[in-house]
Amino acid sequence: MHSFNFTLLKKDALTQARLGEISTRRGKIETPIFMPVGTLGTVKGVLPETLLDLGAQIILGNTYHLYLRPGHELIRNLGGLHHFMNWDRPILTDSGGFQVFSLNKLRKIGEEGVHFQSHLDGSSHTLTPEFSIAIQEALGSDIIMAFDECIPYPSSREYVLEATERSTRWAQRSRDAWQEERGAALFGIVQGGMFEDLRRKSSDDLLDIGFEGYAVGGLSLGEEINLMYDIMEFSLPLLPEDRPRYVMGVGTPEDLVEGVARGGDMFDCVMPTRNARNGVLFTTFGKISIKQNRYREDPAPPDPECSCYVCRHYSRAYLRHLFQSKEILASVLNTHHNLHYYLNLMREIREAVRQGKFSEFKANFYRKKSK
RNA sequence: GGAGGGGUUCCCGAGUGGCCAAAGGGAGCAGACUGUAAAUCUGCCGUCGAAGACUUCGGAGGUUCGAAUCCUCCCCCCUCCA
Repeated sequence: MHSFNFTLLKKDALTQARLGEISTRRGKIETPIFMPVGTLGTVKGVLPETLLDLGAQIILGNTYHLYLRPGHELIRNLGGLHHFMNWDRPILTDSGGFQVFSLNKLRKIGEEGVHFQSHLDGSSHTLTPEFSIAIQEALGSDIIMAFDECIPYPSSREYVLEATERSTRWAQRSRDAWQEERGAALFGIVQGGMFEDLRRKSSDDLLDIGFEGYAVGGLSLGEEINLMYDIMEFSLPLLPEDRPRYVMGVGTPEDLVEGVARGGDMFDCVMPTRNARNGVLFTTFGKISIKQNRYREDPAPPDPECSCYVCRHYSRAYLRHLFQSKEILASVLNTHHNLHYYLNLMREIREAVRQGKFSEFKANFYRKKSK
């Protein structure tokens, strides 16, 4: 039962940009795609129905967080994550590998797996590749990520080598634990820090194991932006052309455009949703901080070129007022706009690649930003 | 009329001789945020400025080397009794 498939529809002539389509048991996904992050079984502040309206085709869930609360068994017993949260499109679950990084003070890495102290109540837990896969399968994830370690930056070459090789062993164990017949796809994650040879080694080893798709992990961790672009540029072409390539945790609108130009198909990031809650809106002309005093009496919509619900109905002055007043609707409206911006950006990117005008689109994208 | 309490930097509120341009909170302003420990966090927040200087704690005097802090008078607010 092989319900997962990737079809490469078009390759850009001047860049590495690709147009493709992923088939999953829960429907198709057009690539390049941006996947909103819904860590705890909700994209914060957005109704699933609204996500559909915004054009979201796939969202993320998180193994570590859902395991801790409410528990993967509970979710399985209640019909799986899709039913639980009322989202019937594809869900990709992160394996907990990012929490190895972000909860660095609360965890201990061993060969077997990672020991965590829950950030909720301090209780002890151990995540292994096998357990991470089991949790993701219990959740009913459509795209399961191998359990890895997102390696901090900067790290010594020695440590990156050690961690990358361990992640490769974990990838093999994830592959062994994965039950293909259940219908979910499994992606491997390339590590290797900022070292090209280690990235290459990691890719080669993962290709030997064999996955339905490949991710480039360990990016946007504070490194120079151009270094990140260089690593993407080096790492993405190492991956098979006939499999989706997922750039994990990236990024800003600029990062998405640059990522697509370097061959990325899938992206996810908390930026549009988190920044929305923190008062930052992404627009055609760059980002704006809606809490700034300059918008106090500004009757203009956040982005004059945006057609989203928020921009059609509300002024910057109103959004500033809601934010300053700490109203819940501020988060809702800001998130709505930002997700619209991100998803629309990807829509435009796909259309540009389809028409063979990606470079033109990219130039125009930057021209407007600098206005 | 009598008894008591109090007036502190935008607001609330600590401070009762030097370590005070004055705790803390709020508001305000600015910034950060990239596989979500995040509706979070950081910085600024009397004036000019690099250091430093200058003006502040209801008002006016006074004591003291030194006062938001002690004394005198005045103004205002609150509570209780008549």
